[in-house]
Amino acid sequence: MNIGQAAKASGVSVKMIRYYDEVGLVRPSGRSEGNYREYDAREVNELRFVRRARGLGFDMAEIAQLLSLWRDRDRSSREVKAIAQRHLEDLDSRIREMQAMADTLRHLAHCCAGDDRPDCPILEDLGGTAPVHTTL
Amino acid sequence: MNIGQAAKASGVSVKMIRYYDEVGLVRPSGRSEGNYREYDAREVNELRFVRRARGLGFDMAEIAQLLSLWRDRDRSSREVKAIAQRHLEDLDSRIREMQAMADTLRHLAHCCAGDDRPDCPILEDLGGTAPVHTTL
DNA sequence: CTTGACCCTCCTATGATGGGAGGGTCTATC
DNA sequence: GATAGACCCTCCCATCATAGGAGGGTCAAG
Repeated sequence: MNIGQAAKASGVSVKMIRYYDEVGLVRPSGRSEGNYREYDAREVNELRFVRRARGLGFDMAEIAQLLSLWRDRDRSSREVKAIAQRHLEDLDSRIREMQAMADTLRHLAHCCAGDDRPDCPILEDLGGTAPVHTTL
Repeated sequence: MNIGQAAKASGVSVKMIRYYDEVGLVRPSGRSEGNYREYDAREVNELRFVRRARGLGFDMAEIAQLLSLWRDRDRSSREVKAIAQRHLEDLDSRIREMQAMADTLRHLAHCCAGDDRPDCPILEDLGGTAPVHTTL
């Protein structure tokens, strides 16, 4: 199986497959005579694994850990769960941050008339205690 | 006011102030004889504006628009509100995406015993229909 | 034996930020 | 005036995951 077929089978782009090879995340089992990367079913599964893990927001370092646990049939689920929970906390905290932003913005937008007049609570908030009108 | 003082007064790092100058977001009013950037109160306010807008998750392009509206005392609040609402939708959709990830992950982690045994719903999910045990 | 689809490597860019090297400027103190 | 130390300058590099392209080699079907 060459890289294009592996891409179709795994749902990972050719570009990214080369990148995963380069950084050592998923290496092809070998090279053809013409120097083409060769992937077998195991590696295609790993690529699919990586794609799904990316879809859950894991970064490359976390995926490298998960992959190595996946490859190790003697792993403990404890380790996997620990990684997942750390990532989950990270996700939750980023969600909270973004929600704080969204809430603030929603409030400001709600207070803004959104008409032809220049008065705008949004800009006033961003401008802080010294809006341009009073400052200049 | 040189760059270090502007940084303290605005809460923006020296590095970022130079960057904003380079990309034309906030330019110093002039240069000293020794080629030092010179900032006045107006520009320090603009830097503070940028910092706050970044804190609400606006990207540079959006901030450039907001800044130009801020500078224009004849703007309509309609335009500002439109930018804010577009950004808000973007924020909300990213929040929903991350929440979907978090929910999936929470469910998987909940189902995972997290003990010494290798059985792990998290890895099984990532591995898809063909977990490593049955594939190899 | 050519054509077109595919593959290779190497370089570039993204967006916002930080780090550092190598060198010039300013200010206070001696 | 000289010197030290704090500050500033520009230019380069790195991040993270991803994509685009140039220039050139390989392969299979006609």
